[in-house]
Amino acid sequence: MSSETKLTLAKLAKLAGVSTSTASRALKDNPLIKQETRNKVQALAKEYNYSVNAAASRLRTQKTHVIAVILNLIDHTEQSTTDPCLRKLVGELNQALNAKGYELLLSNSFMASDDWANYFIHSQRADGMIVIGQGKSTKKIDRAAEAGVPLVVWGDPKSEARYPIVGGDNYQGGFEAATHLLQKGAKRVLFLGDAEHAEMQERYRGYLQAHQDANIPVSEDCTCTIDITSKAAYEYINQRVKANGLDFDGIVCSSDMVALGALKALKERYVGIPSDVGIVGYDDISLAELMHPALTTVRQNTQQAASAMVEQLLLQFEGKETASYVVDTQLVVRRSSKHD
Amino acid sequence: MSSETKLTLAKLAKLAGVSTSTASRALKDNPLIKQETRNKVQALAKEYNYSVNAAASRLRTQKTHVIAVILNLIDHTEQSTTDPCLRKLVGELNQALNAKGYELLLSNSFMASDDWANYFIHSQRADGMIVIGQGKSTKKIDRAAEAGVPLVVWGDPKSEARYPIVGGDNYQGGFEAATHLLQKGAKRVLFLGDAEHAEMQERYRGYLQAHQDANIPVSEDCTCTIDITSKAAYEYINQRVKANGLDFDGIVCSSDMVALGALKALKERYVGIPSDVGIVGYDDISLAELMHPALTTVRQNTQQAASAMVEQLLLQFEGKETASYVVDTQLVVRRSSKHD
DNA sequence: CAGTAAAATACAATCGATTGCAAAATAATT
DNA sequence: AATTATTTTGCAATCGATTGTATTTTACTG
Repeated sequence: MSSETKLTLAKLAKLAGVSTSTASRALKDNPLIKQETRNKVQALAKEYNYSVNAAASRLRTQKTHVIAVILNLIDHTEQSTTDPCLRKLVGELNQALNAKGYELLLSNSFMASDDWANYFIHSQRADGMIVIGQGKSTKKIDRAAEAGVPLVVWGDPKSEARYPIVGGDNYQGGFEAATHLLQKGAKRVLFLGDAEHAEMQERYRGYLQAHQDANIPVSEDCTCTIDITSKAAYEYINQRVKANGLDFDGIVCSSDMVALGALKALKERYVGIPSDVGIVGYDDISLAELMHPALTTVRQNTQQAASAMVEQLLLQFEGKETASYVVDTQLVVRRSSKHD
Repeated sequence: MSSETKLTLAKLAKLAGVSTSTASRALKDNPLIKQETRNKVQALAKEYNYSVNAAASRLRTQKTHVIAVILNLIDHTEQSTTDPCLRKLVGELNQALNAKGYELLLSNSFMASDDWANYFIHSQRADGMIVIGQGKSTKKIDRAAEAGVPLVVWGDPKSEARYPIVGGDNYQGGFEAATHLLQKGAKRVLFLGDAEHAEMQERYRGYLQAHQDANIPVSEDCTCTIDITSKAAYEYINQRVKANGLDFDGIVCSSDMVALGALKALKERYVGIPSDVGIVGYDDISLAELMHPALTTVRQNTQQAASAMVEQLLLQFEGKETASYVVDTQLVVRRSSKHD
């Protein structure tokens, strides 16, 4: 399994009785090399367990075949450390990248310098970046893009930007969620989230539009700005019900985690769901359907999203045109919003 | 922000009026270099946004400062794609590694060749590996270890192996979980999981011991082998109750996800929890406390685990002795197991 | 069989940073 | 001022693979 020294291309070439250039080409099935020679070299490579030194190859070719995926965390709320939706996306990206022969370097916005172009690209650590989440500010992203970093963002695809953004139609999602509740007869539907995020803002706009279309006024106190965490949601709903009583009959949540927090608070106060309050979440995390009652939510096709993101990124490598991409979005109706 | 050509060490050196060797040393604060010179070079580096070419550096130093983290997925059950606990661990590892100046290359056991030593280490993609999960077989891990790969595994720390294993005391966890239910008066406690995994097997042993200590016999039909997914758990419990009626009054689950599936099945059949059946999960995922009733579970300190794993790995780099490490484990009692 | 076209292989430069050792510059000593 | 000791800096080889160009080998043609 091992000679004393590491097996390099040079040694492999010697074993095969050819030059390194021939060996190199043979390994990648370059038609310049006679088929017979190719076979011999490849067989030896397999036998001796040779594998190309990535560092050397990257240095020479100036390509790493690595993509940095960066979780654009929101400061000190623990949103993304926990958020199952984002983590799931990372998993899907891993698969999609691997399928295209790329590897995934995982980072979060806490580490790494603020200068992504420098840290990841100029340093030749990665060929491009996928940023998960627009965060409250796209400054860092914009800066990287300006510096010419090949870049794709998971966020609201309607946002104006010089880089492609992949995401669900948040406006539509928010619209459907709210419409659904209104159709079930809700009159005072809360929007629970943080409109500072581009994605959330779109959902909020959809929520407003739904009311307008249904000719139901939106009371100002129905817009509730909280951190995108279940804890914040729990506390908010808890406080609110304690203070005001049950002054609402529906909630559109900006994520399933938020919905779960709200749900818990309501259940503890023996509020009937969906009889007293209907709830709609966002993301369709795997736990949504395990809740009791199962959670109505807006599902985004994350697998499709991952492929799209990778595709848009590779297009940039080829210097081709790219475009933002809207992922399929679908309201999944479950018990939490559905009277019998 | 950019000159026409990429900034290399050579150019930076020229700017500073020194040789590349001096520049290189100056950048890393080598005391061989006069303080004044160091300052000058570093200032220029900052000004011109220089960053070391990782590929070149790795080639020369034979160190990548990258750790491959590999989710050792279980064939075609979707355990790990979804399992929030594993994903959380990845996040913690990311932080722990970054803190030590390492980066995280994410992989899953589907991709990459089966020859980890070759693919990750010999190819100089990473300096070492962290394997999350022992899976049903440790063959691949063992092979890599034999080939001399610096390696740490998340699994059952009691397992005998030539590499350090970090994990909770699964025996103890299973023991406490079962004991807790028995103390609450349960007589027929199911064990829901898959004893083929080393971790799970230990939990199962703890479960058995608890019964022995409590002098309560374990009926054979209380050992339920299922995939470690909420879906499998849901279906199993559903079937069982339909077929046999409620022939148990407690469940020790091998993960929270499993517990949630079971919980859902029971609630749908209007089984009172904890009054009719007490449930204990494992992992304390963030949703455990959001459930209704909140889920009693065994918490493992994943942050501590991540640090320990990184530490054990770095020890190997220094050629020092390593050892398996037992992470703090704690039974978190919530409503799902607690009568009033 | 000479001579040219085509196929196969080899040479050598290159990617950019690091580092042992030699050389130069400065300081210390008599 | 000459010589040695010390501090700074520079030279040049090296890590391992890739690739444009040159060279050799084989095949083909008249």
